[in-house]
Amino acid sequence: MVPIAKLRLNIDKPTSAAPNERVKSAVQARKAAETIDEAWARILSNDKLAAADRRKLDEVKAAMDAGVIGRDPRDAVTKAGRPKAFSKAEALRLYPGLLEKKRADMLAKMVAETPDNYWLITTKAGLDEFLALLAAEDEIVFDVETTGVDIFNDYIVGHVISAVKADVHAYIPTKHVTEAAQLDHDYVTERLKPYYEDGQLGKIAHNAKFDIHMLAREGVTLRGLTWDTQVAMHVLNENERAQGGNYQLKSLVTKYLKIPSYTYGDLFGSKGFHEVGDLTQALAYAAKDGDVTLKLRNFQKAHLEKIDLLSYYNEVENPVIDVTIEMESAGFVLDREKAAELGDELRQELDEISANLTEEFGDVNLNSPAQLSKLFFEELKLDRHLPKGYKLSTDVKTLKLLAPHHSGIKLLLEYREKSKLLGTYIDALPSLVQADGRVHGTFQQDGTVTGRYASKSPNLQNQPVYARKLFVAPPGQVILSGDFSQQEPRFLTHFTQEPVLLDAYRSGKDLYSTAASELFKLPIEECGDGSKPRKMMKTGILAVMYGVGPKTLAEQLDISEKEARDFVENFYETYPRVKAWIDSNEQFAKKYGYVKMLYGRKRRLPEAKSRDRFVQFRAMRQATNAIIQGSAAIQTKKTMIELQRLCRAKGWQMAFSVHDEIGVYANEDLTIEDVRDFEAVFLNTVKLSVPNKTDVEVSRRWGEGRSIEEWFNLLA
DNA sequence: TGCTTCCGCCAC
DNA sequence: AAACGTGGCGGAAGCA
Repeated sequence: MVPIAKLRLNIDKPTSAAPNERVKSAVQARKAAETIDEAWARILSNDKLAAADRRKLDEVKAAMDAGVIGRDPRDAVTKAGRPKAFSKAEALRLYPGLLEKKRADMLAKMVAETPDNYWLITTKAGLDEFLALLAAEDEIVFDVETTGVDIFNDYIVGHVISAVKADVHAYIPTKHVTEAAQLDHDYVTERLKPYYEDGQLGKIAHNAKFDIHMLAREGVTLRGLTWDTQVAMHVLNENERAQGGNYQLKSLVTKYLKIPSYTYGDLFGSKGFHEVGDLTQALAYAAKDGDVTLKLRNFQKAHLEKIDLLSYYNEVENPVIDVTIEMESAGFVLDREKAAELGDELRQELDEISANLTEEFGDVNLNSPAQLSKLFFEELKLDRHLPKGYKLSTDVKTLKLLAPHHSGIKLLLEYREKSKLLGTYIDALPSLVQADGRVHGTFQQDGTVTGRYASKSPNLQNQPVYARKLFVAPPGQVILSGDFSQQEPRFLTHFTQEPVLLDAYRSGKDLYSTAASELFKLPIEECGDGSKPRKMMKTGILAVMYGVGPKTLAEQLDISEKEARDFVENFYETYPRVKAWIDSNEQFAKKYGYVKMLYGRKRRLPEAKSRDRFVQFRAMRQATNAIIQGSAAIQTKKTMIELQRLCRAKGWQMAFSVHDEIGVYANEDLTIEDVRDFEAVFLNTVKLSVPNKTDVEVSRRWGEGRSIEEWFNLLA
């Protein structure tokens, strides 16, 4: 074959009339006279090409060079029949076809190379034969294939099951759109159900939470989960995302097992899996998931054992998966009437405020920091009221400084507060209500680098009290919640073994008052609730845990920077073990590149070894904070696991967790003894060198919690 | 139109 | 030069 690039495409010369036309035609003529190589050089030399286009163009060129694709003959000549230049647009038009061809090639290769131990099951006899294998198994891998990732609206279209010892990976399609034979959906569910529900048969999955939710919708209660490769990977490397990766099975398998793996999109584009009509393709793709999940599990188990974290995984992360699922299923009843009511109220107030603000500031978008910044600092020159060098921001901190100098600022702050409440919470929540009338946020036990939970859709961990009032317990139930009192300072005390702090907690004294009295050498009476020394101590201890600098501390306490420095110095002199502990954390992080928290869980901080002082300094702050925050998160997780047991015994349900707070739905006729049992779990599950303390509340509406005394008095 | 990034702000 | 840790989310603005 003659390489296309070597062909001279055109020798024709244009003969146009008008001068402009002549110039244009001359350019076209020059282009049309190019070889393909020259055309490519011209197209790719454009330095304004978007990165995405460049990537596509590179792929198209490579395929063209290899003779895999070529120009569409219809594109190669003009209407007049003259040869036409090869353009960027034409090259990009070739891309979808190339992608399709690549997909077809990849799929064909995958199908051709399907291992013998991948079984496509489409008959009852086939299913019998496969299920017979399971009699000898202690563990299986499972993975449901679905139409999408929405646990409320998508549905199962097939099951992947791997028999571990037999090393057989089966795909059982049930709802593919195909002419090919497949087993009846409900029949398959019924046949698999006993295995899914057998707690003695171990289960392995990647992101099991999703599959378990999907199975639950079909009336199947999964039991015996022994391994989740997504959760385990987060214990092995909590920095995957920060390092540009993700926790998808394919990515992990490619990265850690070096098994090349196409992503779903690579192979099937945006097609739902049920639309894959060729079941041999479905088998090759789906059964491989079971296969590689098992391989990844074996890899992870060995590594976790090596770094002594296998028991942490088994005792904390794995059992808490079930709690996560229970909380997500529970959800909250959302009071939509109240949401509408509050929303209207806020909207009305905001209308009024913005009308007044228009008088103050003229026509400016109040939601635009850029426009406000221009107005305040360029037109009104309000920056003259700020300290020199102050960052010209329009955030609350800055606006408060400007408030005395412009009558509109105070109102703007009010606008900010109310529009945040309306936009992020009150208006947003009703749209998240599912068919059952509840909002079901997702909780991710592996959503943060420290091991805390993350939550989204909605984020149940950042609801202001104002919005919490919209969240109601299901009928017949109440929200029973416990809040670890000073959870993180207690961990600070536990780790530092600082005598004064230990003593304060052990004797039940108020930590901040006691410490303030000691540090400032003041009588305890002057350090009571609401006193300035107590407030300083509280902020100061928090500052120590978060690693804040003197500048920020000075701002927070409204003192000079020197006073802030003196405070910190005094703090460290009075509590030398705190200082020593922080130093040792930093030394450890610098030496090993990670720190250890409760149960040996690691926070890897490779940047602790950085030569960039700023980067390293940040890692130093993270080191101490991660130990405290992460250990507290483990205490919360362990407590959740125990609370779930209590819930099962009492017929209650796990509902939510907000870092140091855990809530359950209890029957509304709960007794004071029930509450004591509940509290005891918080106090006794993870014991420290100091006693735990918990504030327990009961309510029908979140955010309207009452103390136990109040609650039972009300009833009496 | 959909995407990404930035700013700002809610929670613990 | 940078100095508060962990998150999620909404609106504006820039870009393809």
